Amino acid sequence: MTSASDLASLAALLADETRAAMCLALLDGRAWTAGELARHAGVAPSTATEHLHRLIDGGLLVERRQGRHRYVQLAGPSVAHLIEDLSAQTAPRPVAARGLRAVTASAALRRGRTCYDHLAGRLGVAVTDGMTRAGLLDQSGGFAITPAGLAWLTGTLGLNPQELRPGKRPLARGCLDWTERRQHLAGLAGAKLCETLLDNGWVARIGSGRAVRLTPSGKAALSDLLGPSDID
Amino acid sequence: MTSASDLASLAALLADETRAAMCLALLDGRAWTAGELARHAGVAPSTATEHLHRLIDGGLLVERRQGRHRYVQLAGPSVAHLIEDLSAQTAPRPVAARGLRAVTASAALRRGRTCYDHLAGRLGVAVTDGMTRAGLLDQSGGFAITPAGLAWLTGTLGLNPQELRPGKRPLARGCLDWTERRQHLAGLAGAKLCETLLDNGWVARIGSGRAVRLTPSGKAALSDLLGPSDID
DNA sequence: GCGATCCTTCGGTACCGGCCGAAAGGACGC
DNA sequence: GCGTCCTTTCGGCCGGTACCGAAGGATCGC
Repeated sequence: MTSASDLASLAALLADETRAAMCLALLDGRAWTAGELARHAGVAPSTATEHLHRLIDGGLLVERRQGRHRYVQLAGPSVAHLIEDLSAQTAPRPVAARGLRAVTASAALRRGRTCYDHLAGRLGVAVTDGMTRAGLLDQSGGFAITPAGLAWLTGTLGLNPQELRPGKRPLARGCLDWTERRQHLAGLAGAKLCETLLDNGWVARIGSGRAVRLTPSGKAALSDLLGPSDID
Repeated sequence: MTSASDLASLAALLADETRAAMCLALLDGRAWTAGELARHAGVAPSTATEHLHRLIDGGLLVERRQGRHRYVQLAGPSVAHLIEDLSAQTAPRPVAARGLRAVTASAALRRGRTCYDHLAGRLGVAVTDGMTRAGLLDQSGGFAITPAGLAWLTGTLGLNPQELRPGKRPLARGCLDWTERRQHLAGLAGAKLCETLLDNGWVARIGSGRAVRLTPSGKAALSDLLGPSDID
């Protein structure tokens, strides 16, 4: 019965605060350099190297060496989902941000952000709810895109039907939002939807982090497509 | 940014082989005594006590003291789901069971077992597939019970509609099977379905563990309800 | 009450693993 | 080639923690 040791090894990868901070940072879906992660986690570069080795050997991260930089990234959506799931399981903590900068930054994150490759925060939940109200998404029997929803994605939004074929990754999945405690749309459809909203300029990134905001044109477009809502 | 330490603390609970073995054993959904878990994990009772303290303080387990026994149990479906998710993420390992007893036991587990409170293994996947073919379950757009599926559960199977109302727990969820690498039905519907199959004598537990088998009457009933299939 | 069983508390030991600094290895730009 | 920047390797320190055995409640059956 050595599956226990497998489970323990996997959990051990996330059981260190420094590695956990790195993985949470990588949840934005982008590739970070080793030095950036070291600074973010507050450890020496040599320490970061060791941690990255373990995370890569354990299959949670993949690396791409480019010149004198080493870029690392989450190994895939399933890893991102795993980390989000674990985060959601942690007890909700009272936000005790100190200072104005920290407060506004955390408020922005709660309002809207990306979660690996799809939308999360109040914005993500609002879009998910809007789609549910419009009959595009079924949350009563589980979590699935309806036939009308598929037509909406490929027709109205103009997504490529070929790219929405569920292969290894399911078309739709609920992802528990750790600020809203509600489900939002993840999976293939969630990723493609987020990509489209960014491409159309309906949602824009704030700074260089995970926070995003709904643009005025996006607000108009979404209330047109999904009906009026209180998305801010 | 102390959410990293929360994540690390949670992961640390599962990052020890002994605690991992305990949690995997508890995945059968039953309550175990501290002594049983100690023997199962191969440690002294005093060591087991310390581990159980940590797991309970961390919210993964709940305890019920009864006489001189202390029964512990997984804290809920979300914890079970978390552990299953982590297990599914570990690399598939070639089964190297030694001895006839171990081989037949592991074959029985692969054939059919309970996963916390629902069916898993080839049996669980076969039932899930049968329901999908019969239009009771939608796996093309995500994972959800269809209206026909809900009618089937409450009508044909005679489940109480009141008990199938999704509250905190979703009605249907896909649970990745770590032997079959396929999704099977979990969530409220999966639990109630499993309960009904056991109550009807269509599925019976083998010995005292997680393994289950389809009875002859169950084979007949399921092929009647879901159409012919290669369930063994 | 008394032994048996189950669990817990408490010391003490050993080991794993995270951390750093110093020095070395590569890659870039000039 | 040469300095600079990013990363890695190595040695050494230190704290946390998993483990056990022995002793001490707690509960049950008789």
